[in-house]
Amino acid sequence: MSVQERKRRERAERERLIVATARELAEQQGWDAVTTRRLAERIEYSQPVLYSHFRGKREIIGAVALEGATEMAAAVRAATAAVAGPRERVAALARAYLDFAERNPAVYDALFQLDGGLAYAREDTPEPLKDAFAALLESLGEVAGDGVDPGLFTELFWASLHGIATLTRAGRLPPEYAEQRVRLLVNRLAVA
Amino acid sequence: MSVQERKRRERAERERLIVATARELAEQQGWDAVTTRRLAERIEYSQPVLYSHFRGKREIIGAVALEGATEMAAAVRAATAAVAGPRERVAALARAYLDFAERNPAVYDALFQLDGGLAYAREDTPEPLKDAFAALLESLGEVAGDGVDPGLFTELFWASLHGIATLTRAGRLPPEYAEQRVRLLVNRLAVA
DNA sequence: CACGGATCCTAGCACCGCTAGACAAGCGAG
DNA sequence: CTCGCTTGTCTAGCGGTGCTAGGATCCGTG
Repeated sequence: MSVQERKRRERAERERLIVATARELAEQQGWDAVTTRRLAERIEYSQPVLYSHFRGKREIIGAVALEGATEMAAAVRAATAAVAGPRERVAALARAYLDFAERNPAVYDALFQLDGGLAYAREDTPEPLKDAFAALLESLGEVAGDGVDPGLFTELFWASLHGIATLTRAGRLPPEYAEQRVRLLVNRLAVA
Repeated sequence: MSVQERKRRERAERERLIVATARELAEQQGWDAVTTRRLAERIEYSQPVLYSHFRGKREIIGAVALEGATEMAAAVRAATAAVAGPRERVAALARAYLDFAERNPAVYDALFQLDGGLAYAREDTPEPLKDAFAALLESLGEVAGDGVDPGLFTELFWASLHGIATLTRAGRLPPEYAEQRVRLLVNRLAVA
């Protein structure tokens, strides 16, 4: 049975290679450049091999998104862990979030902009996505204010961050005042 | 010279037809369904005719976006005109904005999600876009608070609305609590 | 009336996501 | 050891995309 085991391992390894390559290619040249042909060429297999791992391009995007969600959750937790006050934690969270979006635009797109075939805000939402939201909730729930549902507050704060992230990257917002926007957002939305 | 004049008119008319048809098709079946072939068929001309009016699909999207910007500015001004207090005006603005995004998803996408080849937040930004931002600024500037730049505040508020609009429509936010999110946003961000 | 320029269409390019079917390699059974 | 079968991979191709070259046709003008 060790032969089958080895094959299983190799297959899993190749799947990781596909996702990593897709991500890399998207990060380098944008998702438009991630075609099944180019992707297949980069991993040095033919196109149909991709379809033995994923149903289609959507699922590949989805896989990158899940990977990104895990990393984002970690980034947010790392940024907030060492900070003392609740409001300062939220400011750190906001900066970490926007920083992640800026440094990993393709991953961020896979998560929130493109269709990766993932379910959001439901029971059958994949664990990494739930956990990423949970990571936000941990810090944001503390500053929701009296009588305000922490979940609802987190959604709102997150939506604001998302709006800033996407509009900035699309050139709709001048990047110079990023820090001031964050400060204003935290000052107004977060309650002591 | 009247013949040339008539031709010029007919040409302009056909251009409007192209934009209107693209918008209609996008609103009915999504932008993915707006292919140059389908569009050409609907306006009962061949594909190359489209390219005698626009450089490519991008520019058609851009044209729809400009049309949408004008309408959105009007919608926002109409919603805020009859409302008395500054904060109530802002609440009305927020609802009008989100309502516009929900009722015209394809137009909203053309404006802020897709690449229409338009310049934003610059001198050479097309007038309708500047005016749409101005429409937001008119009401939002009043509640920026002391020492806060009205433009910066408007950008932030707008980004929040944009985040809510996109995440809601993409199924990332449950639609039930839309009104509560708006109230919370206005209560916290807008200063009396 | 005949010409010439504007206008439009047919046909085709290179690319896309995706899949059917041929082919080879490697396993277990006799 | 050999045969047959499963499993894995590839070649080739389908229908679609955005876009364009080049020929035909129409129509106002001299």
